[in-house]
Amino acid sequence: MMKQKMTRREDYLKLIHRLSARGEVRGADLADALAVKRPTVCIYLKRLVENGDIAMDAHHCVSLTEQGRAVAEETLSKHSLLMDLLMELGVPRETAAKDACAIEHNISPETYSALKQLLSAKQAYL
Amino acid sequence: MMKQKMTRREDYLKLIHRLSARGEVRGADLADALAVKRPTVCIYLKRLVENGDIAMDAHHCVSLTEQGRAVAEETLSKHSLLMDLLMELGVPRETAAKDACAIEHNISPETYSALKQLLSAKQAYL
DNA sequence: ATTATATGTTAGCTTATGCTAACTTTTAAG
DNA sequence: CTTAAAAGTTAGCATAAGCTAACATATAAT
Repeated sequence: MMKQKMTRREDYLKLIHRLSARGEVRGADLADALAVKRPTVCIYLKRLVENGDIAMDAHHCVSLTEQGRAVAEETLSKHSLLMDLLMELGVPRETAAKDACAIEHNISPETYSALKQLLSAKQAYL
Repeated sequence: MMKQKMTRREDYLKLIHRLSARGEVRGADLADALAVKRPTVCIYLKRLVENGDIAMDAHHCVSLTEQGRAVAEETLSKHSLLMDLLMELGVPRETAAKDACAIEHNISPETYSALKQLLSAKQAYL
C-alpha cells in the first residue's frame, strides 16, 4: 500500500490527532488549520482513507486508524523534541515552531535519538 | 523575480558550486549527481538562467552568478554546520549527510545561529 | 572527414498538491 | 416544514518536478 508519495500525510495525521482530543474532526476544521481550501482537503482525505490512515463515519467525522495514530504520534514526538530543543537553545517559540514543522518529516531515527540525548543533557543543567 | 516556487533551487546551486571547483560543469554531470534525467536538468537550468542564478556559455558550461553563488554558499554553510553537529552528536556520516540535505533548506537564521553556538560549545570540550 | 559516442533539447505524458466555480447535501433556524 | 447557512463534493484548471522517446548537436576516434 501507498505506492504514491504523500508529502503532506504527516501534516494531516498530526493535525487530526491534535484536533481529535477536542472533539469531532471535520474537513472544514482541517482546511482552516492547514490553510488550504475545502476541496483540497476533501480529496486528500479520500487518499488517507484508501491508505488506511483514517476512517470517516456517516457524518463525515474523521478518526485515525491504528496505523494513522502511530504515524501521527511519531511525528508529534519529533515535533515536540525539535521545539523543545530549539527553544532550549534560545530560538523564539514562533520560529522554533515553524522550523520544527519543516524539519520533523526529515529526521532519521539516529538523529532523533541523538537530539533527544542532547536535550536531556541540556535540561540536566537546570 | 522568482514568483514561482523552486524547491530544488538550492540543490542545483550547491552542486554547481561544488563541481565548479573541479572544472567545467555540464548538464550531464548535474543529472548524474542529482539522480535525475538530462531533460529534467535541461529544463531546470533554463529556469535558473531566467532567475539570474546561473549563466551558460556557448559550450553549455554552467557558472554561478553573484546571486547564485551567494545562495549556494549560504546553503553550503548550513549543510556543513548540520553535518558537523550531527556527527559531533554521534550520527553516522552517511545518515548525517542525508539528514543535513533534507533539513538545510528549512532552517531560519535564528536556528542557524543557535546551532552554530551549540557546535562551538560542544567542540570546546575537545 | 566520417562515423560513433556523448550531450543537449523538444514534445508529450505523469503525479502531487493546490485553486475556483458550481453543485449537492447536511445542519440549523425560523 | 421550509428556508438559510455550513459542509462536502465534482469538474476543470494550474504549477512544480519528474519521466520516456525521439531528435539535434557537439566531441572524440578511427
